[in-house]
Amino acid sequence: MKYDQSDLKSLGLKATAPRLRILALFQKAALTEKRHLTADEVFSQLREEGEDVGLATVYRVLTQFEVAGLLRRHHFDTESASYELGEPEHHDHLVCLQCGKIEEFVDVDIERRQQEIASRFGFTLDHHTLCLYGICKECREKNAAK
Amino acid sequence: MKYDQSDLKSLGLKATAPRLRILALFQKAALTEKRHLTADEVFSQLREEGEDVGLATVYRVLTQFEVAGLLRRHHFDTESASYELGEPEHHDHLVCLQCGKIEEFVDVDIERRQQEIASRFGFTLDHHTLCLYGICKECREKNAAK
DNA sequence: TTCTTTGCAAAGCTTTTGCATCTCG
DNA sequence: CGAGATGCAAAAGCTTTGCAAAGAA
Repeated sequence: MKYDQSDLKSLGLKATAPRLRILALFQKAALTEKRHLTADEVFSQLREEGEDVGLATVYRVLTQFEVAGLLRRHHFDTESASYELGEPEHHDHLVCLQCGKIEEFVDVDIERRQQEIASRFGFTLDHHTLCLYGICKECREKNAAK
Repeated sequence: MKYDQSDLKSLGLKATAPRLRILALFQKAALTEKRHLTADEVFSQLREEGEDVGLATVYRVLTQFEVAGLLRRHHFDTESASYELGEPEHHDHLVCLQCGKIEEFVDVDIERRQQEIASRFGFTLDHHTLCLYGICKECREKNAAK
């Protein structure tokens, strides 16, 4: 899936340089290991590219994109929020506590159980956050080598 | 389970007034619907009790208690962290988006699946956070009545 | 006494907001 | 041209830290 100017326009957002740059950043990131970016990471990367954007604009654009459904926001255990390109399919996360690597997964069993639990408590489920924290294989091997 | 002065001492923490007050607050809260308190809520409640503590002390004590395993910290979707009396048994949460009510649950199936998923990705699982968000029955009825 | 703890004030971070200026359409 | 977007600076939370005074053991 590739987003461009027309997608912004159809969302009622003008196709400005900051917005296009930020969208491009996330599309590039989606192809790498590091799909998740914080506001400050976006800001820094834009600055490195020589782009003259303000941090406030980054925050505003990220929020707009999230509302528009283009990006998804996460909090994980950290202080600052991170965003990833919002694909239609929901997924949960597995984070390495040592290197920060993030894997994504979906498990239909867990999804189903969640629905059952919500019903049992009389809740209508809106959404959920599930994040597993551990140490990845590479980090374990690195640790063992020392 | 009831904590007191001796528990603080065995943790290497002196039994001071602020610490005992805060511990008592959480023990009282554990008996109610509202087991989860933010630093500011703790601070306000202490102030209401006429206790002259500083907010910084509240933060320091909460952190010490968390490290000691007396309290457990959560972030949920909000900006500020909340704490609850840390029972030995792990549990996950179900939060009402409208009234803020928090239910707790444990599901062995989900726990097991999480282990399996972590293994599949080569991770050694350390911990996880699972939080379901929805609307509780009471709120739905309240909404329907309007 | 001695080491810990506290309260206050100040500082740190992340995020938001006010406002004059600029720009897309 | 005109509504919307931007950058900067200031402000607004939440949380941490420095430090002198107070307190526990």
